[in-house]
Formats: sequence, C-alpha cells, structure tokens
Amino acid sequence: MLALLRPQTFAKGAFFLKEGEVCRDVLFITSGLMRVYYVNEGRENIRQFMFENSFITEYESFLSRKPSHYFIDAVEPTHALALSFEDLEALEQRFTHFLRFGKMMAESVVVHVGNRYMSLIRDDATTRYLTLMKERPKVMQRVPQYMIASYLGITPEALSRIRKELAS
Amino acid sequence: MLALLRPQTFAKGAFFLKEGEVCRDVLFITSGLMRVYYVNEGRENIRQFMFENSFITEYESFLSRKPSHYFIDAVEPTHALALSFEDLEALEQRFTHFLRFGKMMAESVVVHVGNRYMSLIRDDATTRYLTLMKERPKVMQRVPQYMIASYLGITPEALSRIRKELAS
DNA sequence: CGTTCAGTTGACTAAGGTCAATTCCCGTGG
DNA sequence: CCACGGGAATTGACCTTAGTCAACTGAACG
Repeated sequence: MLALLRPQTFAKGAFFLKEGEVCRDVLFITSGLMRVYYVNEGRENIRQFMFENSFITEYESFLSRKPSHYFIDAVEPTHALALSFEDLEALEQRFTHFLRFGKMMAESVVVHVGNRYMSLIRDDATTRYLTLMKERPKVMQRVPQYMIASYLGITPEALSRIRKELAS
Repeated sequence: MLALLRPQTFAKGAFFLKEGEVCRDVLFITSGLMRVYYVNEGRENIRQFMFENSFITEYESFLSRKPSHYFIDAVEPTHALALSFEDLEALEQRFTHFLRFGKMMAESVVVHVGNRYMSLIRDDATTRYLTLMKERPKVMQRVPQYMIASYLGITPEALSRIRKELAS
C-alpha cells in the first residue's frame, strides 16, 4: 500500500502541473512550498500556497480528468508523495476511511475558499493583508512580496504602498 | 429511512438560518429558490442562490456545529426536505454511497466556489455579469436586480450602469 | 390615487491599476 | 574584495473602475 505513494522532488521553480495538462495526482508535501496559479493575459494570479504536511492538487482537473487551467510549481525546493487518482479510488473502494477523509478534506477546502471569497467581496486590500498576516504568518515569511500581492488579488505596487502606510 | 427527510415550507422571505444560529440541517429544495448571504455593516452580500432540485446548507456551521455567520432565506415560496447532521452521519455510517455522494457534493462546491473566486480576482464587473447570464440564466430571470448586484459583488447602481452600457 | 420600493441617472470620490523611473538587494565573476 | 547585472521592491504621476450619496422615475399594490 505504501508503494502507492511515489516520492517526488521538485527544484525551486519546477512544475508539478502545467496549464493544458491533466492533474493525475494528489501530492502530500513532506517539505517545501508549492503554489497553484492561473495565468491570465500574461499575469499570474496565485490561488493557493501549500506548505509541508499538507495536500495539494487541482481539484477540477483531478476529478474531471480534463486539462487544467492552472499551473502548480515549487516556490521552494520541495519533497512530496504522489498518489494517483486511480490508486486513490482503489483505496476508497477498499477502505471507507479514505472516503471519509477525502470528504472531510473537500469540505475543509469549501470552507476555506468560501471565506476567501467573502473576504474579497467584503474587505479592502489592507484588511485582506492584515488577515493574511494574522492567519498565515508562514506565507509572509517564506513567500516573496510580489507573490503575496498576487495571492491577495492586487499589484505589487499596491502592496508596497499598503505596507508603507501600515508602517507609518 | 424516508422519515429522516422532514418536509418544510418557507414563505417568501422566511428564514431557514439566521446569523448566530447553528445550521443543523441540509435542505433539498423541491420547489422555489433560496439564497445564502452575509450581512456586513448593514449590507447584504449574497453568496449563493439555490433553485429546486438542489441542496443547500451552510457548510462551515453544519460541519463544525458552531454558530453561522450567514443567513439563509427564501427568495420565492419554497418547499424543501430537511436532513439533520446526525441522521446524515447515520446514513453515511450504514450506506457507503451516502459518503461517496457527500464527497462528490463537497468537491463540486470546491470547483464552483474556486471558479467564482478566480473570476472575482480576474474579471471586471461587466465580464462577471455576462458570465452569470450565460451560465445561470435562471438567476437572471427569477432574482431581482439588486440581489444580482449583491451576488456579483457590486452595487445596484453599478449593475444598472453595466446593463445600460450593454444595451447600447 | 398615494405609498413604497426597485431601478435609473448624475455628480463626485476613493481604491487600486498602469506605466515609467529609481533604488535596493544579492549573487556571480573578475 | 569589489563591481556589475538582474530581478524585487519602491515611488511618483496619472487613469479607470466602481462606490457613494442624492434626486428622480416608474411600476405594483392597497
């Protein structure tokens, strides 16, 4: 069973998934940091950062077996364990606990993305920045500023000005 | 087993869930239309509309058994079947198919909310309006304009101007 | 008819984007 | 050890999108 988990290594900047490819695996990150992002009109829109001891995949492509609109790459050198869609299905078939776990995982993503969504509608950029600092300080410490800006849905210039304002 | 599904009726404007209450049930809407929304500084921010033949609940509260930040009420007179958290758990315990179904449902919400999130970051209000018209025409037909504006994350005035612009 | 509330329009404001010019930081090679 | 090169971050000037507030229109309902 452990043989189903294939160890993988990603150098900084190496891709796990590119736009147009089908996302065949879910990764469990054992060390490092990866990001999920979308490229629109030449600009990166970062949707998520995932650190060690968490799972990362592109749900839409992984579940539908269709080409993804997203990229996933390593922000830091990363080690991970990959589990394929087929193997996961087999595990869920055999061990109900995988099914239960998969359900819980999807549900926690629903809650998280839902909160991000409402924050985007409700809060201005400064508020979102402060929320991020409070709730995910690791992102602030380990991610370059222009990526944080992208994650917050603003330009690097705007983030720079927000930081300047908050410092004063 | 069917006894677990409790029929409920909501008059137009009647609440299924209020802020501060725990969301104890998932509803299956048999007829009508409901909405999920958040109230911030006296303004409604509508997060979702759900029509007949679909499920509605407030995941965060339902799963955590904690008070909700959201309201859910009926936009049109609505009939629904309610299933409690406890009964759902019992069903999942006994019949693996419920677990599988619950996982798929959560996953489809992940994909949907994820797309809404990226659209909010990427697209201007006019683009979001056109997307809504294309993908959920029923919303356009059955929901008053000021609620559509709230759903799109803009003011009624802005939506009015977008419509004027598009008409010309 | 009048009241009420959704929708429209206008004038003005504010948040954040765009573009261009520096400056800062850090790694590499001479 | 220092100089240089390149990308990240900052700053300034200006622009665009949508928000705000207030006035007005229009349709629905008693």
